Amino acid sequence: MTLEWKEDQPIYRQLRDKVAAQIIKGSIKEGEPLPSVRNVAVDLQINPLTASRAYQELVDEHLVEKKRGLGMYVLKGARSKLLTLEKKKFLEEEWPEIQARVQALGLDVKDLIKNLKKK
Amino acid sequence: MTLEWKEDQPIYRQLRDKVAAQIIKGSIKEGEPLPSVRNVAVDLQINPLTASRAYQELVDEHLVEKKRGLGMYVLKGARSKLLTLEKKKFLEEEWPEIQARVQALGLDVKDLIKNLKKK
Amino acid sequence: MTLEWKEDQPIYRQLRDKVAAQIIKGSIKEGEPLPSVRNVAVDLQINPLTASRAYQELVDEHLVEKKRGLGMYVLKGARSKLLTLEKKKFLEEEWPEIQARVQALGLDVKDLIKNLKKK
Amino acid sequence: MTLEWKEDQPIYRQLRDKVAAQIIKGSIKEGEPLPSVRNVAVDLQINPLTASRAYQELVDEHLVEKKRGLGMYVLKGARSKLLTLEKKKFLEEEWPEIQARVQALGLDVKDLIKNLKKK
DNA sequence: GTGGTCTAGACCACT
DNA sequence: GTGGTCTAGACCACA
Repeated sequence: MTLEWKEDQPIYRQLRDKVAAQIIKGSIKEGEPLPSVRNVAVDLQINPLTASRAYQELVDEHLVEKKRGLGMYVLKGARSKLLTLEKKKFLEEEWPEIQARVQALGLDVKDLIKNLKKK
Repeated sequence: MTLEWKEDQPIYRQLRDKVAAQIIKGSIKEGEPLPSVRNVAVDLQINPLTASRAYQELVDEHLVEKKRGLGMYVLKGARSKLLTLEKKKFLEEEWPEIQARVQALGLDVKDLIKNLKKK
Repeated sequence: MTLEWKEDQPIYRQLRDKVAAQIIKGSIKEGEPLPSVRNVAVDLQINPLTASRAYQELVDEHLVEKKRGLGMYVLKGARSKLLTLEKKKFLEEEWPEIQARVQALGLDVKDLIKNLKKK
Repeated sequence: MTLEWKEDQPIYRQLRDKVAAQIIKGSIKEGEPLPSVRNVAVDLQINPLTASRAYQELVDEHLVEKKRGLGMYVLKGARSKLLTLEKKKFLEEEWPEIQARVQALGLDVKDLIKNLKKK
């Protein structure tokens, strides 16, 4: 479905994030296999090597394991590990920048909340 | 002061953002000239061509005008134009993603905003 | 073939015009890739960066798209877009000036036509 | 009156062309002085050095002479010389390019010329 | 393989 | 003084 990728980030990273989000959300459960590199490449119209690189990232993060001849499987504990990791990253790295940006633009908390409700 | 650049973005874009921030903040006023390409290059320890690219971005965005043989000048209306532009970009593009991310991580948006307020 | 460049215009702009002319002429078709930056640089004896700037112009004009890691591709509709654009530019901007110039010089229509046939 | 200059040509050349056009048109007659560098610079909001350079071009073309302490005077024969020169330049250099451009765009040269006639 | 970025240094045109 | 252009060459990220 997702045929468009953002310009400002490599596709393999966006795919990694997408899979990570699915693990957090629970649509891919621990112990279950990821869709095969080949399938995902066809589905998303990307180069298999690109898909492979995205999966490799997850392996490097010890969230997923490669079973030779079988595919990639989500490791036990991957979900909570991911949650902790991403929360930390968000709060320590991203949120401070967002704060700075909001203030530089003179945005009001009310604006943000209003926008929040709209959605 | 700024001798360090982030890895995830080209220097010329970071410099563009820096100058834009100075215009918003008012430390460079409308009608005034930007520091010369050469000067900024020396100050920030970058190549003049890199600085030039940053400035060119601002020209392309109609925030700055080139006066031949004289230098680059901030256009009238640049500040409000920038503010509007960046606010819109933030609220329409970035904020929704932040919200989604916060929710996916199970964080409470309102707590974050309150946190923002205090600061 | 083209090893010479005019003095009064930057090479990257002349190359942009050359590629645009090829798109109009149809020798590069929509959906097809442009010759790679490196190849064109070698062929035309110019620096890759110069070639790259020419291509970037076409991207900025939404005539060509970048496929990451693959190359630059002519967009659908680029040809007609170019034709419309250039025709308009010629008729609205260039032709009136030519007319004014012809009249100021007291040139006769016959002269122009004669010159036309010669060619 | 003319406060705007084209981007694609140096101001001094545009001014030279403007004065040349006035000589052809007869609004500055042979034997008469050009407006002083200082005046023209103030009128047109340009740097006196730029105006001076434009005038120097005319001197170099032997169309104008510098009378020390008095100013610049249009030489006898300047008008016809200019006319010949510019006609030649137009027919030999500019017109062929215009033709090529018109054909590349699929426009009909004769229609344009007819159009020219009427006007 | 593709393009992107950056550097160092040269030369030029304009004001 | 200003910015613009070009080169040669390096290194990187992406597919």
